[in-house]
Amino acid sequence: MSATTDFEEAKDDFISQWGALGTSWGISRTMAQVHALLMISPDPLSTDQCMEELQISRGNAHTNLKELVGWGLIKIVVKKGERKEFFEAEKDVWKVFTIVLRERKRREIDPAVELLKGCVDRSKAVKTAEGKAFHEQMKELEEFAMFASKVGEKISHLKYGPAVKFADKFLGLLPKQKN
Amino acid sequence: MSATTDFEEAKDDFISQWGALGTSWGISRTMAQVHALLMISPDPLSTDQCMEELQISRGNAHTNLKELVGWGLIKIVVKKGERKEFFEAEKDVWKVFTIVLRERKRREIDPAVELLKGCVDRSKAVKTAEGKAFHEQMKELEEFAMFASKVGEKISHLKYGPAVKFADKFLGLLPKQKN
DNA sequence: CATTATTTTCAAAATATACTGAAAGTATCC
DNA sequence: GGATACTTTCAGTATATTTTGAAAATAATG
Repeated sequence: MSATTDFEEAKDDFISQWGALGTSWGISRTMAQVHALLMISPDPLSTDQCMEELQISRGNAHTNLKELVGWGLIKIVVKKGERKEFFEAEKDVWKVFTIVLRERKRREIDPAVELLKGCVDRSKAVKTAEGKAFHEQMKELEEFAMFASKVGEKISHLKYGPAVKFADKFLGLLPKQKN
Repeated sequence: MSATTDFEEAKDDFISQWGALGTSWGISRTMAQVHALLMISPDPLSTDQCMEELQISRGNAHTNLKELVGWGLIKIVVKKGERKEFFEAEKDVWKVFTIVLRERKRREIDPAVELLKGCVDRSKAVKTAEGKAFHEQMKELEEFAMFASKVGEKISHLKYGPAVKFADKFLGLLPKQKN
């Protein structure tokens, strides 16, 4: 069994399974696959190359490429003398992480904060025991969600080095680690 | 506009919107709604009460209640003299958070670590430039995913006080905060 | 400005996911 | 052990999401 075969297999595996994982990350399968493909491609790829590699339609490829551009996970590259657009992925793992973190905070946490604030507000004046309990519960949730939002915000703006140091110091992980 | 009306409105809002949010959390809408309902219910509720409140079928209520029990987010309560089961939610916000964190780590991070380990392995021996680049990329991803997994693990076993202190100290959040 | 290359859109089709309701399965009661 | 109360299962249905493919829009070329 040759190293090259293993390698080809690993590439295919990475693309297809990264796609499957995408689903549980709140990202569509194809979007994750396109991202995976570009992450391991030495050169920027065109829409047609993505279609070819992943066996997907033009519309699908197009939509997901543009969505990834919207997230900031890939960018458009124009090659001299070429008319079509090529796409290149951000490969720095920490950058990818912070981008995804920000997006998830925006979609998963911030709306919850809004909802909870409204609930806290509208239960301020209630006098019944049930009402007070509800108010308290909402307050605790809101406080926590707000806290999580701030933590997410801060972390997403940290550089990799400080972030690792930070986690390391407090959590006592990582035997040896570049800073 | 009475306080009671506001309160009723807030309750309904909380349940329905918490459900909608659930979707972006990788939890089904109904499961999140049932959880919301139980979180704000002063007393444990039966399957029939959940069906009634949320206007859902018995099968649906049953499945989601049992799923929530599986997660550890709610528990079964048996009332004296009553034959049916009642369900009661964990209301401590930090506990809810750690439960969800552990589950998401298990479903979102750990499988990625496995995948990446396999890819690192199968690209060890490749000699081409492309192969080496792939190997490096996989190694960086794997290292990061492993790191994230450990952080998740640690945090999920922290108590609320230490967790806040920790975040506060390093991130400089929270003007004043109970410990 | 006509031709060709490329991107964008979107209605219809395919697929994946969630829900219903009724029937089958268990446990409890008398 | 039969009747009753409750729980569980699951095939069929409904809903939501994703994908296709072809047509429309836009941009570049000569």
